[in-house]
Amino acid sequence: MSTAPGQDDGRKGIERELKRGSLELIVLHLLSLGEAYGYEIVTALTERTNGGLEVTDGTLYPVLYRLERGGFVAIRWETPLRGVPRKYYRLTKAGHAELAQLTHEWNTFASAMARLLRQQPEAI
Amino acid sequence: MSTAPGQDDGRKGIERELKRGSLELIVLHLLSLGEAYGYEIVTALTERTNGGLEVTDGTLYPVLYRLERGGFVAIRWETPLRGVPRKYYRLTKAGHAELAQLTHEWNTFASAMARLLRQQPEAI
DNA sequence: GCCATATATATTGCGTGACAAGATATATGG
DNA sequence: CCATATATCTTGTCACGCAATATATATGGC
Repeated sequence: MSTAPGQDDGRKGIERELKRGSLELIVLHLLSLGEAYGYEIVTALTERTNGGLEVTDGTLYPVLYRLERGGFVAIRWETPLRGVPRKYYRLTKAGHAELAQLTHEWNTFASAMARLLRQQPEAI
Repeated sequence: MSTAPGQDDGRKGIERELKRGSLELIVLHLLSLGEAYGYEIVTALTERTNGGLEVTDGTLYPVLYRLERGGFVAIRWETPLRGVPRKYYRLTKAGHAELAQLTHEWNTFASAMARLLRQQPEAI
């Protein structure tokens, strides 16, 4: 399956590029709010950001895998009586530290951008 | 030559990824403040952002080339009596429009990120 | 005269990551 | 029995930041 097609109005936009580097931060942050499984995160992101930060499953699962390999999240399989098994993710201690670090780097970057974009040409 | 080595403390950081997609916006914005040549932009970025948004020449020149191909900037060669010829860039009308568009997309994205990161786990 | 350094542009090649597309499996409703 | 929703995973493509490298002009020191 593949969710979140976005509006196909032709224009691709730079959203794809802007997300680079920030997706890990986004996922770590969401997990800091509570344990969650992949499919849940995909839908949650679309809902919580009013479509402003959509992610497809084909994007998210590799992110989760990277986080798992990095030791930032721990997993737990849950097989409900009825339904498909779910893989729950939760932050490890290292994950919390990484979240703090990435948050800091994001804030630094966003501030630098804001400061730069604030500069206006002199209006004589 | 290759400028702006950054601090080589080992950590690569996610700065590289965060810059993706925003570099065109940065350059378009700088050019909206006035005509400039490549080398000037490289040094100006380091100074104006206190090293917060450094760019190497190996990164910038391809960006300028893309903007030129897209019709967002127009060029003018200037050969001073003494010194290496400089290639000056200035925004075209399409460039101003693109700048407005990218600025809007950046603000939307940054707002969505800020809104998301503001959410805190319930502190019972 | 010669070499290092600063100024200035340009190009090649590598690595990474977002994402479309496709595969697989379980349950439900028509 | 077939379409749809839920759920996970993998493969291949494309774009882009950047290190490395090349080239050219001027200046200052030895």
